[in-house]
Amino acid sequence: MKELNPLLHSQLRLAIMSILMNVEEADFVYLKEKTESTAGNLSVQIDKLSSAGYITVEKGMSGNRPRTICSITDEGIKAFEEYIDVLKSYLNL
Amino acid sequence: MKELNPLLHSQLRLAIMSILMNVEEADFVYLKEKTESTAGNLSVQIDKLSSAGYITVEKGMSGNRPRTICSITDEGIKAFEEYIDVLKSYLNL
DNA sequence: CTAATAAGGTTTATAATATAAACCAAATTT
DNA sequence: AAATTTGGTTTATATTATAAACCTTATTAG
Repeated sequence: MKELNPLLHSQLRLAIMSILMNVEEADFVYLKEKTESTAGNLSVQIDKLSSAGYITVEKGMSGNRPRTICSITDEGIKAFEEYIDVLKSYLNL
Repeated sequence: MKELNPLLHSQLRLAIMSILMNVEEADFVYLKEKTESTAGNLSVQIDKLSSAGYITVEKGMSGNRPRTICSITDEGIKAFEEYIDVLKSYLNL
């Protein structure tokens, strides 16, 4: 049995990746609403995905308020797809 | 986004359940080999699945050696299938 | 015979993870 | 000008997973 990438095998990180797979880019607030997570948790998990090179994070300003925009990288897409493949072998889908 | 049953969202427990979905029953040694886990880890995770009512565990003797036989319950099957459904919504499969 | 090794586990300790709580700075509202 | 909101980050805590140590009975080797 192949290993399930532990970086993706986490509910919140998987949710983030799932959203970013479908959306080109998403900001912090949007991700927070969609995933119904706390800001702290989201912040931490975004950092981890970013450190792994699975997403890019741009911190800028929208008007006078901070704005954090995330999008998935090619590496992230690849990792996500591999994760799905391994998972399929567990679930026999 | 629905919650992923945390009891199933664990690599080793998922592997155990996946095996038991396909096999009617399996003993400790078989599960250990198939999952390539350590005995301690396997023992703990089997207990958790058993406490949750997802599997039944019969501890008996095979000749003069102990033998632990596991099989999935109806509740376990249901939980596993629900888990898959939720997961599908994450992965859009 | 008895010392060592193996089989089949369980219990306990540790490392990793996820989550929540507390906090911060700037802007807005009262 | 005090209180609240927005958009976060950092730190502390609780949970989880994992590994290491241990136990009991059997078997094998010397």
